[in-house]
Amino acid sequence: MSRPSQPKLTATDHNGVSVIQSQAHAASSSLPAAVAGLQQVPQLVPANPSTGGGKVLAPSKMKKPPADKESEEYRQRRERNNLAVKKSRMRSKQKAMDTQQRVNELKEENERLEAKIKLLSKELSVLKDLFLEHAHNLADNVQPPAGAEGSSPAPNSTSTNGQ
Amino acid sequence: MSRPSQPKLTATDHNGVSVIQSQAHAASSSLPAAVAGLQQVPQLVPANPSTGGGKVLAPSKMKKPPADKESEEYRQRRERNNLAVKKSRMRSKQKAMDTQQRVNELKEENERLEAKIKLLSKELSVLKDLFLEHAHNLADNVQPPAGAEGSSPAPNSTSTNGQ
DNA sequence: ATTGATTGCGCAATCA
DNA sequence: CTGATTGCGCAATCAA
Repeated sequence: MSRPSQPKLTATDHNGVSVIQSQAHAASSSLPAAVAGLQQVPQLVPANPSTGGGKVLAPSKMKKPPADKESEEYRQRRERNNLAVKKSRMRSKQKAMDTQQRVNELKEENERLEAKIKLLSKELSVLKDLFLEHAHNLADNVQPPAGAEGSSPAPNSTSTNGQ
Repeated sequence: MSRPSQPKLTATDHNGVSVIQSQAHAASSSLPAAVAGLQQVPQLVPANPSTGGGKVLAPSKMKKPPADKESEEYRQRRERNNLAVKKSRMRSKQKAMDTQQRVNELKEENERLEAKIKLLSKELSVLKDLFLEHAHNLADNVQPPAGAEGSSPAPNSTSTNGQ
C-alpha cells in the first residue's frame, strides 16, 4: 500500500522532479549582492534514462535549457521574480481587502437610502391622506363656516397606500 | 479572508537552509510542460555541520527532527497538506469572487434606491406645492362661492418649492 | 499529540 | 527581455 492514490490521472508514473531550494536571503529586501554562505547541494545528475537510447539533440534553439541553478544570472532572475511575486500578491491581497470594505460601505449606504425611502413614503402617505380627506369634505358638501375653519377632525383614515 | 491571527510575531525571519523539494506529482496541469528529464534522487540529508561537536541533546521530547523526506509517513502528510492547501486557496479565491459580485449587486441596488428616492421626492414636492397653493387661496380670503364651486384653477402657479 | 486550515515563500510556466 | 500572474509544493503555525 504505497499508493496514496489521489491523482485522477491514469497511468502516470510518478516522476520525481527534485528541486533544490537554496535560499539565503537577508531580512531587507534590497539587492543582496552578497549572498551568505553558499551551501552546496547534492550534485544534480542529469541522468537521462530515457526510453531506449534517448537523445537530447537540437540544443540550438529548442525549448528551455535546464537553467543552471548555480548560474549567477539564474539567481538574479529568481530574486527578481521573487520580488515581483511578493509585490503581486501583496497587491492582490490589498485589493481583496478593499473590495471587502467596499461591500461594507455599500451596505451602509444602502441602509441609509432605505431609511430615507421609508421616511419619504411615510410623508407622502400622510399628505395623500390629507388630500383625500379634504376631497371628501368638499364632496360631502361640507361647507366650511366662513371665518374660523374648524377642520372637523374626522377620524376617517383612508389608507390609500400604494407601494 | 480577514483571519484574525494572533499578533505575536514581528518579523518573520525565516531561514532556509537547503530544502529539497521532491515533487512527485503527476502532471497535474495538462500543459505540455515536458521539460524535465531530471531524475534525481535526493539521496541524502545534509549532515549537520555544527560548530564544535554539535549535540542533539534531549532526544526524547525536543524540537523537530528534520522529518525524513524519504519517510512514507512524510510523503503522506505532505500529500494531505498539499490537498488542504489547494482546497483552502480555492475557497479563498471563490470568496474573493463572491465578494466582488456582491459589490456589483449592491451597486445596482443602490442605484435602484436612489432612483426611487428621486421619484418620491418629486412626488412629495408636487403635493406640497399643491398644499401651499391651496393654503394661499384660503388665506387670501378666497371665499368659496356658495353653491356652484367651480374650483377655478387660478393660473397663478406660485412655485414655492422647498427642499 | 494529531490533523485539517492558513499563510508566507520560493520555483517555474505563462502572460503581457 | 522584463515584470506581472498564477498554480503548485513546502514548512511553520493556528485552531480544533
